[in-house]
Amino acid sequence: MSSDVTLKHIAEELGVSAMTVSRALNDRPNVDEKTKEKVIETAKRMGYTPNQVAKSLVSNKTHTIGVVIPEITHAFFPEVVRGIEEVTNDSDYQIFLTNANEQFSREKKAVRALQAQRVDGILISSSQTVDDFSFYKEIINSGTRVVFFDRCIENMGVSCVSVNDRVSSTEITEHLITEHKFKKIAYISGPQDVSVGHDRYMGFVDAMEKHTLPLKEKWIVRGGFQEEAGYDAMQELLALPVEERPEAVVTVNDPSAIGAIQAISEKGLSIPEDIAIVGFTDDIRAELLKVPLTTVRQPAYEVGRLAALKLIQTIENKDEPEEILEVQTELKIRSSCGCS
Amino acid sequence: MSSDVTLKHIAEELGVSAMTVSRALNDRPNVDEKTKEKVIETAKRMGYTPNQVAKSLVSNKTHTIGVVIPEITHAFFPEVVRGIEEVTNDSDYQIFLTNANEQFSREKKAVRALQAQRVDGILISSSQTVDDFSFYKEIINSGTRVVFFDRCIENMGVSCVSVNDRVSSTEITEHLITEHKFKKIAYISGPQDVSVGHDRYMGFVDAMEKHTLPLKEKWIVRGGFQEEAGYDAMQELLALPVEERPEAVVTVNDPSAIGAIQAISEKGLSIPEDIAIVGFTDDIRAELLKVPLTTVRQPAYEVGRLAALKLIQTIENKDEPEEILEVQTELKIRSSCGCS
DNA sequence: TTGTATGCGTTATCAT
DNA sequence: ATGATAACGCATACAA
Repeated sequence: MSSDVTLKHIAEELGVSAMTVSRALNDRPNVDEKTKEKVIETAKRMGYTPNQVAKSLVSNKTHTIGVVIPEITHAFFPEVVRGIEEVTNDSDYQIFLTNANEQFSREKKAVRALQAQRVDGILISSSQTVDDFSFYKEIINSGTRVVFFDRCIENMGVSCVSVNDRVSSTEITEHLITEHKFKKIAYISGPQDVSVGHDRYMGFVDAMEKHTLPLKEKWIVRGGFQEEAGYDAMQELLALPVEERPEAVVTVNDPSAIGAIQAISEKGLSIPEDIAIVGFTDDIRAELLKVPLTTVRQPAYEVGRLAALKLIQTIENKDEPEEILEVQTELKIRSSCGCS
Repeated sequence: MSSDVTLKHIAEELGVSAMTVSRALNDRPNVDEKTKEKVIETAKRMGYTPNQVAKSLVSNKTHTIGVVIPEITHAFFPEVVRGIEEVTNDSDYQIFLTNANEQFSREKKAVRALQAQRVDGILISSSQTVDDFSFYKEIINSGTRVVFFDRCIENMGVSCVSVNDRVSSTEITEHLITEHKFKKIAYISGPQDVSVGHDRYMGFVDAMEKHTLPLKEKWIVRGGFQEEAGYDAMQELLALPVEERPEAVVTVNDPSAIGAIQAISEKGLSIPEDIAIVGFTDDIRAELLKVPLTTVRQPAYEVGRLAALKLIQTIENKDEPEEILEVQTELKIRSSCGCS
């Protein structure tokens, strides 16, 4: 109940029909210039705000996009949202933002709500960690336009914008191998059912296999995307007998690396002398750490921009083709890997 | 065009009226148990999703609230949004998030769009930097429910949740005066027309006057909320003749302080020996800086939670009273002030 | 150029 | 318990 003024009210005020008012305000042809002026003036005077809800009901279009992110405090996602906004702002879409907090149940609830709101499309970075695609199959089958970003769910017949995670992960691992001659390298992983979790892990494996280095089971620790997970995973590695300890650790992302660093420090060990470590994300904090973190910079803003563009095209273009877009990362070499 | 199934379709399928279907699905009385079961089963089978747009049109309620923030990359706001979401998630409101990027023109555009979407209310942290309140007067007069947070616009007859900026600013300044015996203290300010900018500056002035210390004009530098502004402002201070240089600097927020620190480092000076500095916000980076930053912790999550609660009460309660809520901050003493 | 009728999907109201 | 009708605010299609 913001503005109770409707087309009808303006029409009555001026003794014309609602249609004339509608035409005048929407700049449609076949309206007398004088009438038009009067209408516009009166609308302004009466404080008229068009009712988008009613418009949507008629046009079956809400000019609205839903955005579902798994984590709002992780700096990557706000930056993606900025990229999305650059696009939506120019093309007059409003965004519904929902944060799933890494919980698939909340994600599902959010998507349902967005469907009920009849958003024109949804941008999703999924928190899903199980191999059951029925939920998104159903959503997509129902005709909802979807574009995934960063954490993609594949083979759903919809577009996706992500970072070349696997290759980047290989590159940063190879840096440890070729530049620093490390052989005993551990990996702190994210959930394997989230695409970035899987891809980054596979990139690590690629590098290790290429250089025929051992992939010891005890050096592959299941962690997660957040600091605590990295901390806990590192504790596990540090609990190994000293001679079995890895020389270097590759982590699934920077928050995880930061948690691991905390564990290393608490143990009284130093980086990179005792254990080298690298991250993934280029978190805002990476450069400021006591030992600046070597990591992979992800162009978050660009991911958001591309995903939004693709979604809007998908919305406005009947048969916009499915596309898998990858944006390129950049290795950020700092000191935590052993470089100076 | 997500789900084309309507009440009518289900009704036809079952040979009943749309009303019966509506009643059944909404758990209303006066529906035969058997019919109800059938309806629910059929709705599920056909993939029915209620059309919230149509519901909104008839009920004049969208179950939607708009959130307008000035800056999404500044960590404070995502944390506020998390607090807001905790509340909206429980009470089944969806949020429309818009980021004004510190531009009042974008903020106005966003508010207009939210009004057109007929959101039930709006949470705003304003980017406005001019003393012209006509915009919000009009918005509020039109009946739109508004609650301001963090950056409040006062005397508009609406509720506001903020941090006790002025007192906190006095406290951190007094820490420099009483604990460290600084007398030559400079201030890098934010825009004076934004409430937090003004209040924090006034808190600084309060402390200086209380201890009868000089408020030299050249030591009050107009900066801004972002790093570059802090950097530029510090450059100005560093350009002063050495004997006129301040011993300590109070800044309007952490990003600003971080920019200033950069300028100090580039000049080859050290913190806190040559110049002590304090911030405001407790940015995620504050603790990780080479010289950890003394600052004021703002309970962002709590600000969001309270603001959302108040707005929802305002929406659902005809005459919910206007309220000015302040949440308490906490001094975070680290090393940049001279403490060890 | 302007107006009337109709429908978007849902629910309130008043029948039956 | 169920149904018919009207209404929410707007725009399309057609008529005047």
